[in-house]
Amino acid sequence: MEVKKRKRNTRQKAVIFQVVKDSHDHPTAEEIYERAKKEIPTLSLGTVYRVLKELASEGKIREIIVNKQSHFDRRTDFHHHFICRECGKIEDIETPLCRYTCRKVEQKGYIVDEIEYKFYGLCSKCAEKLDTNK
Amino acid sequence: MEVKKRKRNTRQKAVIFQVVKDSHDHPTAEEIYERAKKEIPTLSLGTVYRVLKELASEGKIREIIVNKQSHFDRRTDFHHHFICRECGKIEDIETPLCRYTCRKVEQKGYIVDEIEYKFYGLCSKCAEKLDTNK
DNA sequence: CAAGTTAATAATAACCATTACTGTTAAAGT
DNA sequence: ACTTTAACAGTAATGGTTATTATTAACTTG
Ligand SMILES: [Mn+2]
Ligand SMILES: [Mn+2]
Ligand SMILES: [Zn+2]
Ligand SMILES: [Zn+2]
Repeated sequence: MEVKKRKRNTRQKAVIFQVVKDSHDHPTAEEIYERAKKEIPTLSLGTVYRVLKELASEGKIREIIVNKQSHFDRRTDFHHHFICRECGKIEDIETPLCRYTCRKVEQKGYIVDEIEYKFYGLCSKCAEKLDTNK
Repeated sequence: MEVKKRKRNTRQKAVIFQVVKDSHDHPTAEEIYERAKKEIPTLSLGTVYRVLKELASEGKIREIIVNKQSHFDRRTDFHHHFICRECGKIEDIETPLCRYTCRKVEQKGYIVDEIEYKFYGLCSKCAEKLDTNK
């Protein structure tokens, strides 16, 4: 009863993937849409959402949610994020995995398949700006 | 020029606060609404949202966002969460603050005002269930 | 390579958690 | 009690995302 669907390689998917890979700023679907439209002016936002979800589930990119909005990350390796409350910038943070915590969770019989650390605050630029205005 | 607004103590706010304080399960606004309606049948969902936001900004409860949806936490002390992908349960995790990471961020001139760790996976119950079905 | 098949697309509507608006109610000060 | 106005109930609007559908184009087959 298994119907195998062969996947097609579309220009849309290739361009959207390339846009994310070329982005160093964790863009939203809308931002990716705007950038990809330069290449394919007829591109549809719905396609962008669908392809991004697909790429993420294939493990080729990562989805990161900030303030209830999806952003996309060209990096798929283990790292975390600092989010500036002032300018909204999302920056990568390299952090060693907290083995102590993982062991504790695993002792309860839980299976952890993803760990996410987020740090909120002010980036140096915004911290400085707010300091001088005071 | 300062116009001071005196706050009023309403039954709505008292009941909503009590519902959260009595909840051990990180309920959503909708769930809090359902529970509070037992006490105040005419309660409005909009009021629940507004009061929850107010209570959170007063530091009396905490908001925790999972899958782009707000949940509310009776606890306001430093702790983190495990989210089961199967049953959706949100469980508290006690974890020591990762000083190493914080120092690293602070060295960049950043100011961190909130740290959030989330662990996703399967709780023991769901892990067991999925194992026997296989 | 032309014709046929159907996965993926563009365009658009629907969804749903949350927020904004508006006329009414009631908490607190006098 | 009377007044003031913060907070309320009810409802409409918002916005990011997902679903639907007719059309297009990537791949298969002859
Ligand atoms: Mn990143
Ligand atoms: Mn908690
Ligand atoms: Zn900043
Ligand atoms: Zn579970």
